[in-house]
Amino acid sequence: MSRANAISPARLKDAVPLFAALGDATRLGLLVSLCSGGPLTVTRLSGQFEVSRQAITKHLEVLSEAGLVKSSRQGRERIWTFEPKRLEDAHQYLERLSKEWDVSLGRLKAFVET
Amino acid sequence: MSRANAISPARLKDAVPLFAALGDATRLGLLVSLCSGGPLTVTRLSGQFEVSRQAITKHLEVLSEAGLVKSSRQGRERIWTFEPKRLEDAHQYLERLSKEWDVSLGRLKAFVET
DNA sequence: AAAAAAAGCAACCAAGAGGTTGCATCTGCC
DNA sequence: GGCAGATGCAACCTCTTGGTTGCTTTTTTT
Repeated sequence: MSRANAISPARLKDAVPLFAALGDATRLGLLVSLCSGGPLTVTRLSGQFEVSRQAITKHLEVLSEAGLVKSSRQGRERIWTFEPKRLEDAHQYLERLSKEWDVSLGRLKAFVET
Repeated sequence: MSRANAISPARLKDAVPLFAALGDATRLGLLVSLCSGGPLTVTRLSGQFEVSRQAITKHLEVLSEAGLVKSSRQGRERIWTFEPKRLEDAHQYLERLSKEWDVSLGRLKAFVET
């Protein structure tokens, strides 16, 4: 009954910064802004929150390293855009977990019925 | 074109601790253990990780407050079990975000084509 | 050319997170 | 009763995180 874990350590390692990036109120807010309000600059974004522009910059960097946003320079301003791909990744990790759980339930059921 | 945000602040507030709980390597590992290996005790779980039993206890408490696990006393030991419901919640938050993004893309497309 | 807008950089700070050790408490069993 | 296993509780420590302020650099605009 022992078998390889369906969720490899490598996958876990990739999932951690992704979920961690989502686990902050300001950053979630930023994501919502970017994905419903379209691409925006840092100064524009920081107008919507209670914290300083520099704080927002740091949050955007965290989101960026997690792959959830990307930025591009345009003249004197930097435009930040939402990156939907990584959201799909996060979704898959959750999917994998709940699938694992279902399998586990199935095993238990089979065991009980034997 | 302005309209109420599809992702309410209340929902965001609930999502934060959920994602934050998932954003740690040890906690993700615990979840994997619990959902593929079935209900386990703290001491049993801490055997699978490099950190102390107390550290694991703290992590389980975080997971518990996020609603991702629950525990019950059985004699002198406490059994921790995976709670799949909250995973579904997390899934829905992600879904909402990507839906919001799609809507936003739709608006942009409509605007360009006008 | 000078002023203003946008962003970048760096130092610093307080609070929280993750971890540890040590000891107390509860429960099952001989 | 008394021992051993499992957990609970509390103090403590260190590093990270989220935030700040102040100053510089780059690019527009007038």
